[in-house]
Amino acid sequence: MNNRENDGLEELDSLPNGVKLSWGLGKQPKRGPKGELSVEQIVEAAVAIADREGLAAVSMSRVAGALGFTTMSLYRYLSSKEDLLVLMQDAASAVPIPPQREEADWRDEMREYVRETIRVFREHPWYGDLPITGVPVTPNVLRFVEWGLRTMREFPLSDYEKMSIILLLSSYARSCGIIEQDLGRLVREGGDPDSFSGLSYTAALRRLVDADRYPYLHPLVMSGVYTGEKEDENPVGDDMEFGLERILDGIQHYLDTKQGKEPAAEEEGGN
Amino acid sequence: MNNRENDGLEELDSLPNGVKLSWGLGKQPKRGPKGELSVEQIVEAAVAIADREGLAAVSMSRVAGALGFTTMSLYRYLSSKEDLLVLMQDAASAVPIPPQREEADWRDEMREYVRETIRVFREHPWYGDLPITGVPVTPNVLRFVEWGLRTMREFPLSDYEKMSIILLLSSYARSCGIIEQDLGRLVREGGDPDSFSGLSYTAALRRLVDADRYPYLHPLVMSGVYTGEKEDENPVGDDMEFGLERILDGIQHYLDTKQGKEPAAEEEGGN
DNA sequence: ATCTCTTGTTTATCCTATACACAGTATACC
DNA sequence: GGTATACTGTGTATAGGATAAACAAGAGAT
Repeated sequence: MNNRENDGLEELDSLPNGVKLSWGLGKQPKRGPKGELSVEQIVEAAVAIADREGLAAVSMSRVAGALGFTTMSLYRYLSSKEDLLVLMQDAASAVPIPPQREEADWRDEMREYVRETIRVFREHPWYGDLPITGVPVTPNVLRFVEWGLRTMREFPLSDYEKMSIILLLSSYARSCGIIEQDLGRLVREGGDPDSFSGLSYTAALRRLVDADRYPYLHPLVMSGVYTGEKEDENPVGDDMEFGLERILDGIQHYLDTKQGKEPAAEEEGGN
Repeated sequence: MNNRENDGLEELDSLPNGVKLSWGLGKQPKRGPKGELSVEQIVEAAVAIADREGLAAVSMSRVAGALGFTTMSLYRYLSSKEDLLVLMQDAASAVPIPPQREEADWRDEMREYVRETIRVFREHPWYGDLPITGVPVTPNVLRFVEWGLRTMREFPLSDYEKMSIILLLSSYARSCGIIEQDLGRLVREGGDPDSFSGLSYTAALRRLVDADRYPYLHPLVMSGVYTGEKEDENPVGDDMEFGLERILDGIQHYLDTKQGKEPAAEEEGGN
């Protein structure tokens, strides 16, 4: 399938169909009836369903039904469900990146970067259920990478180092997003506020986690810290913020090291 | 496996079936023919299939077939596929925790902790595909938490702070594991070493990531750093190690702060 | 010996994704 | 204009998934 419309960009054929679509590289047909549907509509409907009922509820027939069409009509726009998932991810990642402020502190920018990433998970709880397909290659996700690089524009680091830091930050954000959404689901699914799952686990764990085999964990289970029983007493506040500050400190320390003394034998994973 | 008839532990009923099974809390029947199968066998077979063909290949009929039984026979041992997944996770997490060495450096221990976690992902590439169900509650996964707490046994931190650090470390390990397994799959699926996906993406991205909309990303795509084209030139070495060292530095810094000056208003996320 | 519970199996129901052929429609070319 | 062509949405069909229900055989309990 060579796309003459694509200005002779044969390189693009190596991309999965969904990725091509995300860049708006569909071929627009000349003959035949105009499509009553559109990729955007389909993705929008799919996202709406996932937002409400989770990723598992997104089936081709469900999406088609929501739009008032038959299942197979979707395949005129997408070549597989995998395409749809790719497009859903990119759509969910379409958050406005704040404009560049020259005087901004990089720590502030990175905090916002992570927070914004986590917000995607909060608004689209299914986001973490998407299978990761590798390095980001769709436009909106790449805009996030772009943003991350921007926060480090003044860093005296190599591109490789910057990419590693982006990996670090987004990994952390992803995990936090998944866990937050997960705990939220636990609470929601509890149904009965009386004997809801999260806390009643505590009682069960107290029976199972014995002091012999779990000497260090045992006290935490007993005190209820492990299951977050008395979360309001938690002085750490938000777990996410805590870990993020540690990471930022680590980056800061790396910058200091790089600038002050030239790389001593301080690093062992390096090179 | 201590199987007393639920010594009046009604608390355990709040646990999902799979979790109960992971603690060896099945009830053993007296009447009827003795089972030719066992939960352990089933889980073992399922893990073997997932190791070879991925989590998607694990279907009840596939597992049953591998054991020479019919699909429905499994339901005499597990009440749902979800149970099977819980047990698979716990089985994959059954790695030997190194014995406690009193003189060990906590940084070394944490490095090993993360490395070992990532090793689980490497040996069981499907591990990251498992839906996270919340706070760990199965014995082998809890042993990991136990280990993490052990590495911090000398830390002058609260239990909450320690839990946050464990979250930080395992989040990071999880993300690295997922990404590593992901890139590996890309390479494997490439088939043709010539025009395999990872690198041919580069060509496509060079056309799509323009300098206007992606000013900071553009040079990385062009130089091939983004897609890891010349990975051997990467001075950072292993991305994983890099980020981990940053995190450890961050923890170190937190400890220093806590010990030197008493908690100033250094933390802003706190409650 | 019979009752009762447990086993593995058979059968059936209800979902998936998606391949394929069809009928209708709008444009390109003659 | 006509007509071929490419494109639309649809209906039908296949192959696979999880799991509920009914059932025959086996084995301890009475």
